[in-house]
Amino acid sequence: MPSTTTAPSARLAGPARRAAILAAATELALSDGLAALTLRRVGERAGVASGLVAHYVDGMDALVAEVFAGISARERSEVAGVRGIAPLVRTLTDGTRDAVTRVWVQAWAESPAHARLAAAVRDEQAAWRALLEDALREAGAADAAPVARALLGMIDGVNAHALAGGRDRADHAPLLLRALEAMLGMQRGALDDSQ
Amino acid sequence: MPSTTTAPSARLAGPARRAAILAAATELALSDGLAALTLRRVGERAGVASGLVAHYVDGMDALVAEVFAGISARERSEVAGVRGIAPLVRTLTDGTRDAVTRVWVQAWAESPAHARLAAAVRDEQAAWRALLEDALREAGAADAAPVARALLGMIDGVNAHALAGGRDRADHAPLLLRALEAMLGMQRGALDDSQ
DNA sequence: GCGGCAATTGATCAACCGATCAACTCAGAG
DNA sequence: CTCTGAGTTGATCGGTTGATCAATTGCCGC
Repeated sequence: MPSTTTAPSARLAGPARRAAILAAATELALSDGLAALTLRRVGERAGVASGLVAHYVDGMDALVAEVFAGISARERSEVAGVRGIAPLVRTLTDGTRDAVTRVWVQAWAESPAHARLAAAVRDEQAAWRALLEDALREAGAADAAPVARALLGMIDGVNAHALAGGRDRADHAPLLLRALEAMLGMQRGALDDSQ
Repeated sequence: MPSTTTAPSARLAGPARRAAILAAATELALSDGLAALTLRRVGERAGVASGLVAHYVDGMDALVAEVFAGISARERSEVAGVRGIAPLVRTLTDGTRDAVTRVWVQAWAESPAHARLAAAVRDEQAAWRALLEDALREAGAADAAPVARALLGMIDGVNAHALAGGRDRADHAPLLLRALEAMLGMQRGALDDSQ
């Protein structure tokens, strides 16, 4: 079996190789962080010379932005099947997506220095806000836009804190749902579908 | 007048020089980010050779952790004078502390790779949680601990999103206060002291 | 005034970074 | 079967980083 590096891959057609490199970079970002995306380490992970990575990418900044956007978009599509705002909040705070949260936090941190990454962050943030906004409207919320914005920040913040907090990962979903009811002007328990 | 670098400082006693270097590093972190803390750039800012910075510090990781802890502790003491949970929430989300938020986000991002920084982040998070917990208890909240934890995450998350969002910085304080009332089981408007 | 010692310098090292490019290799068209 | 062009390599360059340390400087006690 190969170690961490993929088996010495055969020659691939251009687009296929590019896809393989992107996949390797995505794995690497999820396991070792966005900062681990260097020409040499991505090449090693993909079983390819560093020069080939550079050949298929318009600079490392562009690769980082593309990898981030891909990770966020994939998570968005994974979550698109969840019906109802309450299950959505529960899913997004159940602690099974720490690797993705880490990537988000690193993207925020590097945004001031990397314009392309910053643009990708803005786009993905807007897409997530739209996703939450739709779910809120379906739940009968008026004026869903500002609440969606606040809710998204809350979810990400609570996840980021849990990431750094270590052992004591608390279950924030019930508190978040009560908070959400209040922000929407709903009765307490209106979003509680747990029983 | 000196440019960005401090005037060619005279010879200082050990502890004084160390303090000066720490101050320069703190300025640098707030203006250019934690990642800007290199031996050479800190030295330049302090008007001192890079070797001297290394001489007064137990490795750059330790300096980064110390600078972060200092920035967070200073902000905590600045805010300690604010009485009441509602003014506290408003103060922490008024957008005047973006530089500090940036440092927090960068600390989260680098924590997985830097043990000392990670420990400092945990400590500061605990201190902030305790601060909020006290304020909540004063406002008559029972079971303040989990709510303090969630509220802290919400504040940081909302601030981080505002940081990345660019132009459209929203005023989240009213929504946060309504959410907080609900999490505490209080009546709507119970925390509204705006008039 | 003068020695001694702490403060300070800045060159140096190895490691890593992104980017470049001449040279090599192989699959598939003719 | 050959030959062309796309895929691929890996050495190389200039730059930045943290760390080290011999050499220098200047203050302070005597």
